[in-house]
Amino acid sequence: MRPLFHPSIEEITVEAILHALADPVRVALYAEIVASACPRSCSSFLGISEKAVPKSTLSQHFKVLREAGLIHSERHGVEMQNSSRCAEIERRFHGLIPAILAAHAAQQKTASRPHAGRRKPAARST
Amino acid sequence: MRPLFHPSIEEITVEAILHALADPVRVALYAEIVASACPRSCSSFLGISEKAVPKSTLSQHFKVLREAGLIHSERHGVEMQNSSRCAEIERRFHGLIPAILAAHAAQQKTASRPHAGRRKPAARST
DNA sequence: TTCGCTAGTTCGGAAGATTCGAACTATTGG
DNA sequence: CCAATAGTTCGAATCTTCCGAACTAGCGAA
Repeated sequence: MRPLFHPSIEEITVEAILHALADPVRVALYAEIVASACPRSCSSFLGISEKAVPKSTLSQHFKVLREAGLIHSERHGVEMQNSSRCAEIERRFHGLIPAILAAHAAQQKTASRPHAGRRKPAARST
Repeated sequence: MRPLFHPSIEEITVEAILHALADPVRVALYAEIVASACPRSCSSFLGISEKAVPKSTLSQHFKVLREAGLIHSERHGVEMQNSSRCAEIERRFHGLIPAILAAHAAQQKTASRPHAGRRKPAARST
């Protein structure tokens, strides 16, 4: 088990942030962590998606969020405490995270209406 | 040559937008298009990056931007006119695009300083 | 200490996405 | 019709992502 890598604030790139949050499971994870007052363990998210996310996949998702600089993870005993680094990011990329989370929340609202609803960007190839 | 697909405004997802803009070449393309008053052809971007982007790759990048709903492309004679759809997106995802472009611009500034500068998210694995 | 349990990580292969040169299509001018 | 220009599509090499299986680490009980 390698030690956890956290990029310093200057190493964080917009590119990595967007990549990390361009995945439906990861935004959901991140939105939950940001919304939580206290740190959250990984396993508390096993049922985050409609279709259960396997824990190896969840572990990879956390790694992506961590290495993008979005979250801070710390081992506490047997479990992990994940907290958001959004205050730091806010200082460097003002307004980025709130805008993404707001857009995501707005989309969730429309997607839950029965007539609308689209998850995947596109799949036309005929 | 298939007809160009453009998602309707309701079909546009945050996920697809973030994925599209999570690539350094594509944000650069998009930032230029947004900044331009008039539509831009694809070939005007052949030298957008430090290392010249081949036109087949450029074509794919434009396809990604188009299918994410970020740009509108129209054939005019032999060339393509690409314009941004940011007014539409602004209506649906208020503040998202400006925040991303601002963050990107802020990063470009720090990256051009000689001592700082980081392109890739990470490559540690030892 | 050793066993068992819980929480996460790593490995490895299958499936999917990206890149880019070569070959193609479409439009225009001579 | 021919050549030139602007983009697209194909296909193969390469990189990523997903997830089951095997692993490691911490902790409490016997």
